[in-house]
Amino acid sequence: MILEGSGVMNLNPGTNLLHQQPAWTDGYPTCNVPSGFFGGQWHEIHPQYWTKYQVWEWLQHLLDTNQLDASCIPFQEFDVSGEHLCSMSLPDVSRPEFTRAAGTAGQLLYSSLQQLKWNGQCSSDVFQPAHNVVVKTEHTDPSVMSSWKEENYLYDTSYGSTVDLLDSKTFCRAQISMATAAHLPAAESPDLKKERQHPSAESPDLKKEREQAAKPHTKKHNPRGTHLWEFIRDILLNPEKNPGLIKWEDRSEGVFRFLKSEAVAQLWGKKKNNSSMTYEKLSRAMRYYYKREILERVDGRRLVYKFGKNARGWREDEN
DNA sequence: TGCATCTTTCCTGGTT
DNA sequence: AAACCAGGAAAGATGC
Repeated sequence: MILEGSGVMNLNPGTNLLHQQPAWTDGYPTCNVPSGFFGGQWHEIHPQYWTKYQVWEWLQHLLDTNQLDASCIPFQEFDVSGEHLCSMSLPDVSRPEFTRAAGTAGQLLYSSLQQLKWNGQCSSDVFQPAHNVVVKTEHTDPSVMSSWKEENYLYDTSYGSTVDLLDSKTFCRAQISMATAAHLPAAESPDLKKERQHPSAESPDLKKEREQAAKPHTKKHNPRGTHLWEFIRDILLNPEKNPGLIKWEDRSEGVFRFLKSEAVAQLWGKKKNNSSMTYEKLSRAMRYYYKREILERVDGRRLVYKFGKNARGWREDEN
């Protein structure tokens, strides 16, 4: 996420991270616009009067404050003005259409928009995780509650329950879990599907992960949320999120190249709340992935890496 | 509390 | 010379 400060988009040209805007913001030229236009102010305006760009800012804000991957929101579905957005989200009339179009984060977007529409504005911390992380009260047995949380059975307030937005993967899984709870055919993650199809081919790491997952009340060790390689992968999979930072060299082989190495490092540092992150340090962490076969060496090419056999979720046919 | 994991930080030396 | 790469060593942060 290219944001500066708390949930405010970094639109200062001097910072060089957001020179490029998504293709679908073409209607909003980057020159000759009134001062403050790109500053957004979307939260001070009723959604009905948002421009396409302010709609986009709102989406970015939700991604950032809830620490979601951009993959949770199909941005192309939201190349619309605020007026159109509001018409998409009329309660009970267009809600199914809206949540379908909004993908895995549909309920979050819908709830946020409803609140904005009724309040007319929102403070910057509305929908921040702290407001959403609520202990589910139906389960009073701590062990049950623990397993509920660990298995990512998360609930959205708009369903009369609560949302625990741990990270984007969790959130996306929660949508699947909700589908399961509603007796819909649940989507199976590419990882699980692959492992089930080829159990003999699993690596020791994956075997460990599978064994961990099989334990009823244990949680995979993941000290700091999203791993670096997942962060990199998510940037690659969502170029509209971070245009021009990293690009695929060979999509089918998982080869990619850093275009703005320091910018990526700063972004990673921002995610980890570490302002002193540099590409030097980031690349050291990347090199540790060679041993674990999450990345493979690409000899002789600067700033080029390749996903290894233990990296998941980057292949086109996995998504 | 100790251990395991995943970085983060610092470093030296090599390559482009 | 600057940027990048490789990898050792140690420490920090976090979860179990």
